[in-house]
Amino acid sequence: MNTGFFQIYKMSCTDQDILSQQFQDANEVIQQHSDSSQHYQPEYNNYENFNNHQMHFRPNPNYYSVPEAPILSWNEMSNWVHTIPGGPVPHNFTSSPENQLVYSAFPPPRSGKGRKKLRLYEYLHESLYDTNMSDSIQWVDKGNGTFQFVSKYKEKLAERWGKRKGNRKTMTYQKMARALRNYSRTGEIIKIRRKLTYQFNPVVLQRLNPAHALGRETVYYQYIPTEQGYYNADNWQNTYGNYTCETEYDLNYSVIQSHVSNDCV
DNA sequence: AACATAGGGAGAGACG
DNA sequence: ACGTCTCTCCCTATGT
Repeated sequence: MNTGFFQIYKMSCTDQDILSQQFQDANEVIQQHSDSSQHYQPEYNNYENFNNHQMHFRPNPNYYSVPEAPILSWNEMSNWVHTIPGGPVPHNFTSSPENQLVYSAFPPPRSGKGRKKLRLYEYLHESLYDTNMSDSIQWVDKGNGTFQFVSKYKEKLAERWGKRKGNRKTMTYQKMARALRNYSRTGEIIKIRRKLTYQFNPVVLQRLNPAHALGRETVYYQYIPTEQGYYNADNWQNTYGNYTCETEYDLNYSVIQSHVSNDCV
């Protein structure tokens, strides 16, 4: 059972000031790396850098080749940072035992008419919140959109996808993975160089995320693992060894995480 | 050997 | 009817 939920953060002015400077520092590092070659410094090579912390910081998505998106400074971003205001609270928010707002995982369903065809990445995102599918697909790091298929039951997920689409033939993981590789070209999902592991584009993730249901508010959240739901980064390392950053996308998260983690946790 | 990954290429089906 | 998009299906090759 993977029954995690999000915890909404409220950040103090001091926190924001600290992060503002760190965000700018991180941005400078990112830009330096973006301008230079594909070779990255060794200190940014450990994927675990951003798996080992509770706080997941969402930087601007601009680095992921979205030219239309403006580059936001932290101060600009901070205008978007709120707890849920005193106004209307979405139906799927409730209070945690600590009297904090938590999100109950499922976004409200879309209305029927004019609904577009279900995309594979939407289905996968949906499955990641479906406790019935947690034996087939799991978050590795919900904060950065990294997820992993479970080797033993990945075919089950593929079959369900095929049935959902109404395919004549049985969908297999191999065929589904082919579709996922096509996403690497369009950018919705990229392949992580780890077994059965992929990562959502942060822009896509933000659109699919429950936080998006709140409109223009950016909500910083923490994944709170329950039962055996969360895939521990230590297990990950033991199973597959050190992960090396392959993309600018990974690099940026590592850089930013290394700047903000100590002060925020 | 088995499994995972990568990608070419043709075609199906939905949609505008 | 046509073009585009998003897979779907099958295939071969390579890596782990």
